[in-house]
Amino acid sequence: MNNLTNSFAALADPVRFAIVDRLLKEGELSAGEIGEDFTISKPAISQHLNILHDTGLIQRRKQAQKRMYSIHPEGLQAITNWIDEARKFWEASLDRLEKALQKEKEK
Amino acid sequence: MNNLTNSFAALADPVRFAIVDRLLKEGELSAGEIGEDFTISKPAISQHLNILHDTGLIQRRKQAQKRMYSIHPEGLQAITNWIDEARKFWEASLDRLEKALQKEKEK
DNA sequence: CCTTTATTTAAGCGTTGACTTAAATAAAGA
DNA sequence: TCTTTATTTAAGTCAACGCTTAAATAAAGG
Repeated sequence: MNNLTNSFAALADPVRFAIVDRLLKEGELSAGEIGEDFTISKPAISQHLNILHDTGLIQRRKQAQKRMYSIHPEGLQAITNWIDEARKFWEASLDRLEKALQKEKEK
Repeated sequence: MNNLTNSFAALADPVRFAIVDRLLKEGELSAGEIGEDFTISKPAISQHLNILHDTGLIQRRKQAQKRMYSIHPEGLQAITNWIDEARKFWEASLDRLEKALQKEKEK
């Protein structure tokens, strides 16, 4: 599995996606604050945070007893890069299709 | 699970990711041609193609006995939109960080 | 220090997911 | 229509995943 499919796998779980999405909007949050959004147990949240951290999508630091989590921008970069590449290809395809239809019209 | 996590789940498998990536670059291909890239069985490929189709990432049409597959651009749009949103947020965060560092320097 | 607060690690369980082989479907061609 | 070509559906297996509860770790506060 390459980095990219790892990132996709990390974001494929609705809990993990929601965590990333919230960190993106609210910045740094503690594990406890993150857990408040969900009905699942704290260990479950902790496991999800570990997966996101291992994948490189989030970073963490200690603050007293708390663990503060935030987005690790470089981790999202891989996805962004692929999406940008993908967009180029399909926009080019759509252009080709459009031109083909235009030629058809002109006949 | 929302559409987005579904799309991520579809791309979380290395075989499926490779299929999408190749269709993006080469356009329309038959199930047989797609299968040539992998050592797994044809039914396995067929199952992956079904998942990608159900998720809306690829489209298919019949041509004689063959099934031709290609990218379904709208399916990738959901991911693109989220990434664009994400990018806004973290670029804003990076800007804030940069300005904070700048202020520190000025002291 | 003993307790509280915050979070993680460990162990175990049920479900889902990717794969296989065998059989089925469908269109084309001799 | 019988055979070949292309692909899918069905059924079953095994590993990985997400969850739980119980126990462990770690820092702060009385």
